[in-house]
Amino acid sequence: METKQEIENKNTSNSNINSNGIGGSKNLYMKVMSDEQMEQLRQQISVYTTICDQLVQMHNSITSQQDLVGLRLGSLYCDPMMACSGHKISARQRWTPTPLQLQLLERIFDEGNGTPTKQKIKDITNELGQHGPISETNVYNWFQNRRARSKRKQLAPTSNNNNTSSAEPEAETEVESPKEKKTRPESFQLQPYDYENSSPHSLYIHSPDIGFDQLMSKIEVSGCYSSYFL
Amino acid sequence: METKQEIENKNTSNSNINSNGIGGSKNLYMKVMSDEQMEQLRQQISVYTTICDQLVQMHNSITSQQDLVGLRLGSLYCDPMMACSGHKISARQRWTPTPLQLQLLERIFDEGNGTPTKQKIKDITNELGQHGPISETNVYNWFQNRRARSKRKQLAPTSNNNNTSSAEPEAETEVESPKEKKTRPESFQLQPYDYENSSPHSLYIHSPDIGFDQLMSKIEVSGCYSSYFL
DNA sequence: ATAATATGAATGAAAG
DNA sequence: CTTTCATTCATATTAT
Repeated sequence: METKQEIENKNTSNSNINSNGIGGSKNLYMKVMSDEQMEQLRQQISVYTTICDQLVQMHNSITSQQDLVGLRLGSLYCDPMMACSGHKISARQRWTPTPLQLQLLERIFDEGNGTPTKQKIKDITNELGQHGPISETNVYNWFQNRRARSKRKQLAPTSNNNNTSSAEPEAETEVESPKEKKTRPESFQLQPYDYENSSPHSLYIHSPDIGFDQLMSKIEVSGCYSSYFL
Repeated sequence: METKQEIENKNTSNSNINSNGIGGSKNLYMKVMSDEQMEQLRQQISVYTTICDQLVQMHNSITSQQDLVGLRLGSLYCDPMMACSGHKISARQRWTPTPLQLQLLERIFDEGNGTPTKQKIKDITNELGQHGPISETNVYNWFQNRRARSKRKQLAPTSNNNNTSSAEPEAETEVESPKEKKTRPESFQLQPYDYENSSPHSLYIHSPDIGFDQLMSKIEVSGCYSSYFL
């Protein structure tokens, strides 16, 4: 809803601007927009191009896989007449271990095997399959998550005090205490990204040449983007 | 939400700026475009806007999947769309390929060159740098992961075991119990690990609805980026 | 309903 | 190259 609205707003204002400029100016090519505005316009076109591209591809993906969607949502039911509110219908259900499976998984986990090898996963999967649907991937993910989350629980007591008095409800997971060697800021390596060099300043439309995420953020920033690249 | 507000403000200010520049006409900006070019630009934006709307609508029809009737390309009647609860958007600390980059990477990967040499990685990095920030390390890691994970998907799907389990999910037939705790959808683990190797043609989004939702939510909440970029 | 939490899954990056 | 870790996302469940 908003999305469309916003785009239309953008479009409208641009149209008005352009019309005004054209109507108000003489016939000679006097200035219509500043270079920055020009560039901005170009960027917006890029944005739209990219969005359209993404949407088209998503649409293709959807239509090509549509027959696979079982869409048996059980308790979830959307009134067809009230399609406005029922925006999100997801066909994907995620695996949930049965209590028995969970019990067994926990037991195996507690046995100390920090490394569930591939073969082990196979066995476990086969074993747990007796109690409900499960796949090796499920088992793999479960152990992976179990390990990771049991480890993070040991980070909770920020103070030297133990967990008994936890008076820090607002503490996010951001507190970066000098842990073991593991947690390092994980610097993402970005390269300068020479924007000027990669996009010819032409008046004509080019295929989108900026990152999608950046484009998305630029929809409303629309012109303030340059700071990102500095 | 205030996202829309911000965007509208943005629009307003842009309009003002432009109007000033044009209306004042004292600012002697030079040249830039002819009226025809201007008009052409405006029309293209219009076209993109329209197409985006239509695609969004198509997507809604398809995913909601309950009413394929109203699918008319000519009628722009989009009002549904999500009021999706805005997720928090935080600065990414690890590289994430833009959809375009992903697409290109997948294509390169499918071309068979299993071992991208150093030079090849350089080239690819350079190429993809046109679409967003990226580094050689990113490319290297991506190929490594892609290779490794595409290899581990050959043994999951048919690991379905006894039928005793497969019959289980249907045991409970959506009884009338809104508050029942027993609710264990259990369901099916449809896609164990198949997402890696999608169809060769739609080498793009593994899970269409997810991609779309992410996109949409980004558009919606994109206003939150502002402070980050400024 | 809405917010908060728990957890299955996806994935970039690093270790082995 | 293979396995593991860490982080993030999406959904399911629970609490307010």
